[in-house]
Amino acid sequence: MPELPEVETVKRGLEPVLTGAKITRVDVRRAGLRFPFPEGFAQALSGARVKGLSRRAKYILGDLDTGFSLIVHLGMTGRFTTLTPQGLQNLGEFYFETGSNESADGPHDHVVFHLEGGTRLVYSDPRRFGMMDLVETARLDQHKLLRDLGVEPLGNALSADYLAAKFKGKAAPLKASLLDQRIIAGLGNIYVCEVLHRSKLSPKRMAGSVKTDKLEELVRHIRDILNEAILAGGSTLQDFQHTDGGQGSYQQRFAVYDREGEPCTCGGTIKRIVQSGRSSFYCPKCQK
DNA sequence: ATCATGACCTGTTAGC
DNA sequence: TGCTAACAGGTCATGA
Repeated sequence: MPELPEVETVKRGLEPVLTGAKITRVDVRRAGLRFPFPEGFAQALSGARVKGLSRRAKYILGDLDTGFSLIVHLGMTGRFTTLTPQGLQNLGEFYFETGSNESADGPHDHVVFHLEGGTRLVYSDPRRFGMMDLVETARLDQHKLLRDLGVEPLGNALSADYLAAKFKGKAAPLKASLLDQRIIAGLGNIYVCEVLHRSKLSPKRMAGSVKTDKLEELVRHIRDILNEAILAGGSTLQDFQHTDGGQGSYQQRFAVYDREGEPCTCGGTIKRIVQSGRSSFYCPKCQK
């Protein structure tokens, strides 16, 4: 699920549960996810209090009162569920059927955070592409996973001039360049497709060939689409049962993503191509 | 250096 | 209905 809007939604859902909360114990059900958990991971978290949460790109960061920070990436299928003593609670975008998963011992429930007061926070991740690590907060910026990240797409550092400098002389297609986390950190496959469509730019277009005034437009659409998606609670591409309330709904507004063969608003037909191993959806008629 | 591809895993879906 | 192949929001390590 998780591109920037989905990660932001999850972070916002976690905030009321975790801010100020004390972690009493952490159960780790396997050696790691994408990478092994660091040495002493569970012990280092036990007894820590969460001072606050933040997001960098698609990473959720937990600032702990021990001087360490928890880094979490949801990969493709990572999810958090809270189990309160009163029952299940939704976390922003994700809703779960009450009664399912209450034991937190499903085959994909890999990490359980026990909080003071009895609430449990369960991390599940079928594909295990997610990541968790602990790092001294003072050295957070130098962490391997974070140090090479580019600008936040919703921050002030993203501008047409910034992109012009990064794209100068670049032969790689726009699609791949916008997915490059070293340039802009947080965009993923869906939102890049959507942004390119609204900008009327072909995903195949060489990044270096886009003029600055067009880059202005591109930047505006990046911000607009991400903000719209965050407002919608992200996009939910799988059918969760019992969606009683607001699960992510931005998928209903996709102009091109996963719409191969359907008509574009311009009258053209949406096409799917593969670029760097991933699907690009676009309209050859209006995206040049 | 830049760029594209395969690898990592499991689950769901389309097609025969 | 059942099997198989293709595909999926992620990033990283590789080899050209």
